[in-house]
Amino acid sequence: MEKYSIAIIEDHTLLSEAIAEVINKFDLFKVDFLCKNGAELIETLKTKSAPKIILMDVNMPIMNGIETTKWLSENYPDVYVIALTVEEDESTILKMIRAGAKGYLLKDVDKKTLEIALIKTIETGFYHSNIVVDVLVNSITGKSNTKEALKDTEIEFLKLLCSEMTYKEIANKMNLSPKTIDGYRDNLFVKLDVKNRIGLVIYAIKNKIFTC
Amino acid sequence: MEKYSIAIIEDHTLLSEAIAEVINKFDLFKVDFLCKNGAELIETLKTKSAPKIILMDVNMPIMNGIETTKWLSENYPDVYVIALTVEEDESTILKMIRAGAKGYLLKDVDKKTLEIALIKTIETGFYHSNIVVDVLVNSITGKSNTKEALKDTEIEFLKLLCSEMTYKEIANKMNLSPKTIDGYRDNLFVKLDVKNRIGLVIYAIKNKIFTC
DNA sequence: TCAAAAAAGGGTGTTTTTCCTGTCCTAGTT
DNA sequence: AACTAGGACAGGAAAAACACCCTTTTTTGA
Repeated sequence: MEKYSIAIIEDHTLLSEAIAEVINKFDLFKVDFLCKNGAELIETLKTKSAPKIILMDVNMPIMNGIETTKWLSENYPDVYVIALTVEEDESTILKMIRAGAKGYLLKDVDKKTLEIALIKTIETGFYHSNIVVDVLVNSITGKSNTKEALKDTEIEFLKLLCSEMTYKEIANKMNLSPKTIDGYRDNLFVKLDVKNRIGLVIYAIKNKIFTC
Repeated sequence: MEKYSIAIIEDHTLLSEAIAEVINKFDLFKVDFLCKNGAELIETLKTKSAPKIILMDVNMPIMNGIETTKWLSENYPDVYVIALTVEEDESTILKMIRAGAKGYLLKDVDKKTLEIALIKTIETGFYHSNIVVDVLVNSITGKSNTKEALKDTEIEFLKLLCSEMTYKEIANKMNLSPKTIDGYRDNLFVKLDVKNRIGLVIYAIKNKIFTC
């Protein structure tokens, strides 16, 4: 019987190579190829046929897991994307699910669980560990949703805040009037319940909008 | 011929299991046991004999890589500790080396490099990737050494900077005049080569003086 | 297609931060 | 006793950040 093909998208070479070895020992699966980021995946798919399942890291340089998953949902809707990552914060999980991930596994699962997840995904179309279910439940019961309301410009703005630029310089870089920037800031003060720029910077770092 | 025994200390189960598979394919090495953190390692060493090499993650709950390495240097000085981690910031690398690590590998190495590192460590007693050498050279040529020279009050001050307090409030909390605080700040601007409070905050977080 | 909402920009005043220069005191040196 | 270095602190000015309230332009969706 033909084994199901799998691709691993993960920037840490050793980890992806090692996981590949593990998967190749499973009866039903074999690893087809590895990529270091989303851009590389897109390149690869020009010459190779798509795998059945893609194991996707979330934090990658160049093109991260969320963007890549979104791209796959549009261009290869039949491919099952399973997130495999250390990020267990609510917003990351929600973003991946929204982007179209069919599963979400933390890197501290064991081999057996990984195999079960792969099999369930083939059989039923999805597999989610308990953490994810928790988050989803919280999310609809309204608890702690918050952050989701941030717009793209606000995200961009928050990133620029985490530098030594003044507001005037940031306005310049974003091609907006300093006054508009003032508005962005004041909105975020209210929305995120902080009092000054330092609060915004800490928020951005805490929520991985900006990574040091 | 007897293979060299290796232990892996790493909190992400899948990763340690996967790396174990990789290592078990190497001619000269076999994995003896896995632990999820330093405390578990200490427990394990009460009943099992020490391995030749320990691959050590740095970020772990309960007892992290640095503490664990320090403990090993004192209690099992013959064991080679190799750090295997994603942290590539100067201070972490220096801390691990000081704690007694004989090697420092980033998780994006490939299998071949891992094998070479293990062999070199057995043969010569150490193996360091290029990044580490860079950091060490910088460290003695004086460049970017910086942080080491920070005084206790400065550390304390940097921590307080990472809050929404004004300088006046910080001065109050430190029982010093706001003008003294001004001096602290201006000194740090020069010493750390940054232009404003945001720069100090980013520095503090980057160097783990303040953790979000 | 037109009204409502959202985004962008503006005016003005206060507070905080940043950047100077310079004094006083203490401790260690010679 | 004079000399030096560094920490604590001050005054004052200029720049940036923050606050509040208001207008114009763009988008949107009913």
